Amino acid sequence: MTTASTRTVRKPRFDSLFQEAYLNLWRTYDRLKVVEDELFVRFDLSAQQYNALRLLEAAQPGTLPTLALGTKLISRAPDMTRMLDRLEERKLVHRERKPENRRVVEVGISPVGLSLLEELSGLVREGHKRQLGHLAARELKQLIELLQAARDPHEEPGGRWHKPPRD
Amino acid sequence: MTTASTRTVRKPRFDSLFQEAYLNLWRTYDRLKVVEDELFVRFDLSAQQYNALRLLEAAQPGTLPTLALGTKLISRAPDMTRMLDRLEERKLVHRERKPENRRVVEVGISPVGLSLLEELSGLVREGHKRQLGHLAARELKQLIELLQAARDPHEEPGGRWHKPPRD
DNA sequence: ACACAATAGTTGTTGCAACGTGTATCGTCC
DNA sequence: GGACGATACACGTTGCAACAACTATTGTGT
Repeated sequence: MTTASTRTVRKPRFDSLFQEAYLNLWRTYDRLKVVEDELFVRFDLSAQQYNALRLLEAAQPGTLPTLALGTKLISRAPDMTRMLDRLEERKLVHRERKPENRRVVEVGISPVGLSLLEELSGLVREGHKRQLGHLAARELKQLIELLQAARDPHEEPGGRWHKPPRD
Repeated sequence: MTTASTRTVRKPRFDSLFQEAYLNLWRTYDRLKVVEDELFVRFDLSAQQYNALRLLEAAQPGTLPTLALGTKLISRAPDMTRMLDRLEERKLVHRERKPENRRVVEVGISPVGLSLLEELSGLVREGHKRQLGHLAARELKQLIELLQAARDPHEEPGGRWHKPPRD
């Protein structure tokens, strides 16, 4: 990540502060993701599938249209259909088309899905603590604030991850 | 990402500050990654392949053993062989085994690879500016500091991404 | 009433990530 | 000198991400 240099420094060198920040973000996410993956692999689940189940849990007893669920996910999911295929195959979610608009597929969490989330609840909480438990509340809030500022120009206005204006 | 709630708030709700921080990290990385991918896709390159080329550029005219290159990468790469296969196929890198130890494969960047990096140089710099150019230097440094603190317990001691002790 | 645009989801396909196992080679110990 | 453990890389395989095109349905405009 550095241009050719005769200096024998062993720490990374960066082209710009912007690049340094982004590579730190990438590296940090990569390191912490490992902790999360270790947990979810035991349940044969990806972090994104877990995310989807949580969103459906929040919507119940209601359901969410496929597209709406997709926009609420933390990370991009260009193939919602297959993702939901796999969750439905395990009976974690149920899907149906309403007669009012047969283009739309409504997705809901199933009792099996709710049970799985119940089982995961404490473990996920512990996992996040293992990831970031060494930081103080003040540092965490600061980090959140800066991450929000960092990505705001890249969020949809009005989107759920868009920072609301401060009065 | 929230437990079942009758409150109709539209913003995400979190189980803990740790979870909130991690999900913000995930979301921010996901949003900024899109900007980077838009650039690299034009050169039929992944961010990780670009990272590898930069590391080899830094090492030249020397080379790096496959394993050493792997440990320097920003994100985990469990199959270095195939990743390097693809780079070698495009003549961006060259590989050789030394007679001293025929287990080890030394990897070096090729003139074609150097040309590609030259071509990408300004574009990558601009890309990072598009990602994070809206933040002030003070905010970027603060973000970097916090990201380092966040991941330090998850880094190898002595590793290149491990924060060196401050005196 | 019909044509066409827009919307929502599905499908075909390719490339690759990732895991686990296998192979070749070197280092150590007896 | 040979057995065995360790190291480095290669390979077989599966699952899935991602892109683009397709299909079905609804909404709009004339």
